[in-house]
Amino acid sequence: MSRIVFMATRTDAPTRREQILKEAARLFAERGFHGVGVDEIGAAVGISGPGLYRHFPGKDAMLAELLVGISGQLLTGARRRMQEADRGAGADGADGVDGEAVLDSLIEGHIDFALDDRPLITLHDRELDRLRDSDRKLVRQLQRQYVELWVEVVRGVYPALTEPAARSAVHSVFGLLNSTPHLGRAGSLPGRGATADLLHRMAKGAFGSAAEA
Amino acid sequence: MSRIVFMATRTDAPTRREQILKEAARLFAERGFHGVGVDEIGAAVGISGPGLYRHFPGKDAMLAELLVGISGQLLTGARRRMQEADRGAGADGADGVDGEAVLDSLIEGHIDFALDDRPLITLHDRELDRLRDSDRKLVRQLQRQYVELWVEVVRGVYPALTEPAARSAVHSVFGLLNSTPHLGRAGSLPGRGATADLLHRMAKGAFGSAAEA
DNA sequence: CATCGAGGTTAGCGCTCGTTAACCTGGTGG
DNA sequence: CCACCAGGTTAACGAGCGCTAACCTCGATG
Repeated sequence: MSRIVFMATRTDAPTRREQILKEAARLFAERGFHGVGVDEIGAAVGISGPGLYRHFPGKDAMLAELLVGISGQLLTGARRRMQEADRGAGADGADGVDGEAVLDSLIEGHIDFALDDRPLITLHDRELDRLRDSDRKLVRQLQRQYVELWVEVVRGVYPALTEPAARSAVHSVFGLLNSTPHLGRAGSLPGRGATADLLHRMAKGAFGSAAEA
Repeated sequence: MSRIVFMATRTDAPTRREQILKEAARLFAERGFHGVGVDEIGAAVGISGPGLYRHFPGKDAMLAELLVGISGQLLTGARRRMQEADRGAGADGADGVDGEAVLDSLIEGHIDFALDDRPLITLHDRELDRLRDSDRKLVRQLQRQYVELWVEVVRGVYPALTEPAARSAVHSVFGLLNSTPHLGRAGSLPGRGATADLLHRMAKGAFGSAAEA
């Protein structure tokens, strides 16, 4: 379910640290960073308030670890997907990677993240300003690299797009994909697969229309 | 610029109440509802802290008025656009309104709002949970009506969409259009007109691809 | 078996923040 | 000229919150 700390699928029980991060993410997303007290976070994992300080130096550090983790995972996953596409393309005799396949893979990865970790998606663009300067700079840098990676791939697939237009288009598609928290909480969705499919088609359609004169 | 309280273009100077709402919106969007103190809001309009209580019963009331106002304006504007399209269609002999023209008008209206009142867009889906129950219910009701109005129009233009799919698509397009706060703060944008055009094309493309099998 | 550290507990400090109280002031209508 | 009120001011209170201090406990370890 949650990839808060580790990328690989885990089989062992989550550590207390991970429990805390998961619950903190949920609470921060629901009521905002300033709207949640440390006592509530502690209660959510069965310990009380100051017990959290055995695991984190402060409330800020939890938010920082969450946001840095999210940004890092998105970037790492995107880079891995590009490399996989490169390896796949190296096998045949084509003159480069299959740009459209890479873009599809990026979209799929972002959708997986948006559907599986909705609280983190919410935090990602809501609480960035609550970070210490150094942490915020780091997160912004990771985000920027993620965006630039997308821009590069998108411009490969849609050469008609200027670079500023491609960047705007990428941000807008992120807005589209990150709308998952606003989609019906559970019951109203037509199933995860169908939703992922719909989002994927819409993202592609949006890029395509962005590139048309 | 700002349509915080009145719909029509104003020529007279804004009242103190309006100044306060405008600055509060900006500050809330920048640092979150809990992250802004009443002293800061007061300072932003040249008075100090408790002076605000001559205009509002409390900090909560400012947020409530902002969010109710936003939702109401969006809904009112959308209804007006539908009526205008109906009147236009009544003139000729067609068998109904021009659905695509209505959808274009809805998209245009939402983009105008997203580009002109970015702080309000940010607040709109970020601080709703900080409202009193009654206010939150009202805002949710207005939002729901706005969404349903879009869903109706979208299904008219793209009959292939099921109702749940159309609703998801509408929410996703809102995410796309509401991405304006993430677009470069000012300089990097290729001009307001070009940005509005890009967003419009992307929204249409997203809907179109949502409707394809 | 003694020790020790990881991981808790509760009490409480200090600060911030929303709100109220009490007071001031300048323009305006009778 | 005076009463009044809209719209400010500063002082201060009370609640809530992040964090620290001091203490407890229990399982692992030499």
